[in-house]
Amino acid sequence: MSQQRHGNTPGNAGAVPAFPDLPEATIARLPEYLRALHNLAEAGSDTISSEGLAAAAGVNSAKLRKDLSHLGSYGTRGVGYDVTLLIDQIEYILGLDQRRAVALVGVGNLGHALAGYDGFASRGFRIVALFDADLEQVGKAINGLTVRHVGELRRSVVEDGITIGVISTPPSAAQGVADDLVAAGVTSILNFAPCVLSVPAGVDVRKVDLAIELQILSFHEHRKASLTALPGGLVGEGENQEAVGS
Amino acid sequence: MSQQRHGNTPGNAGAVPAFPDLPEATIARLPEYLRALHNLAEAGSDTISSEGLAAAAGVNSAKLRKDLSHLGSYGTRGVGYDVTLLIDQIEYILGLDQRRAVALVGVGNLGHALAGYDGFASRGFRIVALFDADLEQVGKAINGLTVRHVGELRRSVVEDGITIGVISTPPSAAQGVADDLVAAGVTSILNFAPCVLSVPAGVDVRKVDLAIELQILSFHEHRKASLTALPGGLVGEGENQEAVGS
DNA sequence: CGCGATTTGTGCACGCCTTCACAAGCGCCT
DNA sequence: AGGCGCTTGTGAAGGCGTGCACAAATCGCG
Ligand SMILES: NC(=O)c1ccc[n+]([C@@H]2O[C@H](COP(=O)([O-])OP(=O)(O)OC[C@H]3O[C@@H](n4cnc5c(N)ncnc54)[C@H](O)[C@@H]3O)[C@@H](O)[C@H]2O)c1
Ligand SMILES: NC(=O)c1ccc[n+]([C@@H]2O[C@H](COP(=O)([O-])OP(=O)(O)OC[C@H]3O[C@@H](n4cnc5c(N)ncnc54)[C@H](O)[C@@H]3O)[C@@H](O)[C@H]2O)c1
Repeated sequence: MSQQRHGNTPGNAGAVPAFPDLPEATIARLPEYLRALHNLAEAGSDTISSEGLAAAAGVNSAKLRKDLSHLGSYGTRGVGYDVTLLIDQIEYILGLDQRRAVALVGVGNLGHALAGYDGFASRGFRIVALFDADLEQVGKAINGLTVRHVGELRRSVVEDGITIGVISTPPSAAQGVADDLVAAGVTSILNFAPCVLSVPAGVDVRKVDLAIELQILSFHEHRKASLTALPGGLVGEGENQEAVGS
Repeated sequence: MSQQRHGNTPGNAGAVPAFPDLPEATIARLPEYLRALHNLAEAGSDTISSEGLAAAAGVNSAKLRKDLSHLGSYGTRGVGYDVTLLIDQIEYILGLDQRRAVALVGVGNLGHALAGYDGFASRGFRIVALFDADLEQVGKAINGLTVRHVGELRRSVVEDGITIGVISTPPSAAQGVADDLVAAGVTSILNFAPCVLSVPAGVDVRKVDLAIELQILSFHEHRKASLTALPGGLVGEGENQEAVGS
C-alpha cells in the first residue's frame, strides 16, 4: 500500500521526481480537482473513481486520469482514488500547505470585495496586508486588516513573508505597483487591471479581465444569433428566429 | 482599397464568410487586441503595425497577424492596420456594436463591486438589471439601478432583451440561478461561484474563480522555491535562498 | 517610372493537448 | 484459491495552436 507515509513531502521515495514538471494545462485543472475533492470529502466519500471525480470537476475522465498520473500513482485499480490522500498530494504540489501570504494593492470598489471575501482562507491563502495610495483609505480597517500606505509595501513584503501580490488599482497605476511589488521581492502577481504588465523573467503574472470574459461570451451570442438567422438551419433549438439585418 | 464600405456588416462581399469560425484561441485574444487598439486610437495613432500592436497586447506578432487574417484582410502591406477600421471589425465580430444587456444575479460583496463598476460600459455592455433573493437587498439602488427580486428574472430577461447573465451568488445557489437564467432564455453565463454548472447544450458558461488563479500562481511559487533550494542552482536571481522543508 | 524598404498574409513544421481504447492490476465473491 | 468485474494508467493517433521564415504587396522616393 506504500503507506500513507508520504507524510508532508518531498521525501521522494516514489517513482516520480520530487518536483515533476507538469504540463501547464494540467496545473490549471488541479485546483478544480481539488475543489471537487473537498466537496466529496465533506460529503463523506472515502474513495472516488476517475469517472466520478471527472464529473464533479466537469472534465473528461481520461484527461483526469492522465493529469493525476503525472503526480504519481495514487489510485487503486478496481477501486478509485483515496480522497484524502489525493487532496494532500494536490495541495502539496500546489504549495498550499504553507497558507501563502497575499498582499492586496488598491482597496477600491473591487479591492474591498476581495479583502472582505473569506473564501480564500479555505483555499490556502491568507490576505495579510492591504495597501492603497489614497490617504483617505489608509488607516481604515477591513475585515480586521488595516489599510496601509503603498509606501510601506517593501517592508511589509519582507516582514510578512508575502509571496503573491494582487493588483486592483486602476490600469494607469498598475505597472507602477507591479514594479514596486517586484522590487520588494514578490514573484507572483494577479492583475485585475485591464492592461499588460511587463515584468522581469522569473516573475509570473496572471490576469483577470472580466470585460474580456463578457466579450468572449458576446462573440458566441453573436455567432449563435447569426446561425439561427441563416437559411442553413443547423441549429436544433431555434425558436426565436429573428431575421438579422436585411 | 476595398472601400471602408463594409459598413455595418454581414454584407459579405469579401473573401471571408459572413461568420468565419474562428479558432477558440483567437477569439480569446481579440478582446485584448481591441483594448490595445482603443488605447492606440486615444493616443492618436491612425495606423499600427502588427509588431506594434502585438507589443501593446503582449503577444507574438506572427500570432497576431494570423489571428487578424482570420477576420479578413484588413491590413495594408508596408503600412500596417488602420486602427479605426480594425476596431470596428473586431467589435462587429464580437457582437459589441449592440451594447449587450447584462443581468447580474447576487448583489453581495462581489456583486456590489461589479454593479458599481463603470468600466463595462466602454467595453460594450450595459448592466441593466440586478437581482437578489434576499429581501433585505431588494429595493436598494446601486449606481442608478434598483435591486429586484430574483423572481422577476424571467420577465426582465424578455423585457430588457438580456442576453448575458452574471452569477455572483454563493455556490450553493448558483445552479438554481443558472437554471432560472436558462429558463428565461439567457444563453450565456459568466459564473463567479466556485462550482461546476450544468446547462443544456447551446448555452455557454464561462467561469471566473479567483482562488484558482491564486493556486496556479502558488504552484509556480512552489516550483521556483524548490528549484532554488536544490543543488542544481539553475536559477539566476536567487537571493532569498531559504531552505524548503527539512 | 522603377526600385528598395517595409510590412502583411501564410505554408510548413513542430510540439502540446486531448481522446480513444485497452492491457495490467486490484478487490470481492464464490 | 481462483475467476470475474471494475478501474487505473498509458500507448498511440489525431487535432489544435504556435512561431518561423518567406513570398507577395504596397508605399515613398529618387
Ligand atoms: N470593480 C469591478 O467590478 C471591476 C471589474 C473589472 C475590472 N476592474 C478593474 O479593477 C481595478 C480596480 O477597480 P475598482 O472598481 O476597484 O477601482 P477603484 O477606483 O474603485 O479603486 C482603485 C483603488 O486603487 C487605489 N490606487 C490608485 N492608485 C494606486 C497606487 N498607485 N497604489 C495603490 N493604490 C492605488 C485608489 O486609491 C483606489 O482606492 C481597475 O483596474 C478596474 O478596471 C474592476
Ligand atoms: N467577494 C469576493 O471577492 C469573491 C472572490 C472570489 C469568489 N467569490 C464568489 O462570488 C460569489 C459571491 O461572493 P460574495 O462575496 O459576493 O458573497 P455574498 O454572500 O456577499 O453575496 C451573495 C449574494 O447572493 C445572494 N443570493 C443568495 N442566494 C441567491 C439566489 N438564489 N438568488 C439570488 N441571489 C442570491 C445573497 O442574498 C447575497 O446578497 C460566491 O460564490 C463567492 O464564492 C467572491
